[in-house]
Amino acid sequence: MDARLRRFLGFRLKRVFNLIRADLLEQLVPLGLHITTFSTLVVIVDHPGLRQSALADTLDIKTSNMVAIIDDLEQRGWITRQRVPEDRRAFALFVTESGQRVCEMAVALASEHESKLLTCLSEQELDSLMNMLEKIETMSEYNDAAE
Amino acid sequence: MDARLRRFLGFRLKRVFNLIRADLLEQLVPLGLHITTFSTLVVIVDHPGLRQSALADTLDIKTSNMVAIIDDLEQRGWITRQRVPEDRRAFALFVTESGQRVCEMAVALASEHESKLLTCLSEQELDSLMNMLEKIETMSEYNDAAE
DNA sequence: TATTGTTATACTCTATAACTATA
DNA sequence: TATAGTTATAGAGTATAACAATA
Repeated sequence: MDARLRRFLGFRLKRVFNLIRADLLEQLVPLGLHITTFSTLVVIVDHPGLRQSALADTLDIKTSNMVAIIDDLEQRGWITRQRVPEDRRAFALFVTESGQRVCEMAVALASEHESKLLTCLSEQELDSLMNMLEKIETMSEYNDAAE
Repeated sequence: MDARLRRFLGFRLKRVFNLIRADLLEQLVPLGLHITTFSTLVVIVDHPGLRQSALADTLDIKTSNMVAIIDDLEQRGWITRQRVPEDRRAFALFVTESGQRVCEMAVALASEHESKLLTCLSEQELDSLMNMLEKIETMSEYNDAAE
């Protein structure tokens, strides 16, 4: 990469993200998942009963874009939408048995795949990398809220 | 974000990358640039005479997708395509005076913008972050080549 | 035969506005 | 009037296949 461009964190992130994304997709597509459906499925498994709007917030995806992702997972029989009695506008989301199975398989594949990509970093370095990224994200959210 | 998803580097990268991308775009669009045209312009400024194929390699963009980006920059009068005498299939790319000016403005804006986002990290932490990302990228390239 | 640039095309992800049904 | 979900749509970015001109 160009020396000047390389000084921008954004461009390094982009390249590493694209690497990880392409590799991850190779693992997920045979299971019938994409990046968005995978991450959505994981969150539903970990938070049964979550509503679409809360899910969209968690994943930083617009609710309008969430619909097709939920549709996809529902049509594959991996999750169900259930009307919330106290608020009939909302849907609560639940994973099915097969959805649970696919999710665990996908998580295992994704973990394995990421580990391989990250063997060049020590446990400590990886921790530090994760923490720095979280710091940036948190600070940015704080700044956005202050605007 | 979900606790389990948060353990994946890919998803943290995605979120931070999206943050940086959205902020950077805000700076670039008023200048008539996007992420791809910006990075392309910087590389052409830093490597005058570079050919499209080499540029695509440098930026990790397919040559087929490179065409529209080059077209855009050329139509705005910021770069020129010049046939290479020794290989009449190829185009060498050069920046114009106005292209140079826009580039420097954009780089200044982008640097300033990234610095603001990264005030939460020390100089040393940022170095370490950059190095780790480069490590991952380099190792992955090595692995790809070995396949 | 292989490579450079090009066209055409398709799919993922993201973003916005307007709608419906409920609250 | 506000909110949850939806539809429609548009624009970036990425990916592959096929082609013309040139090597």
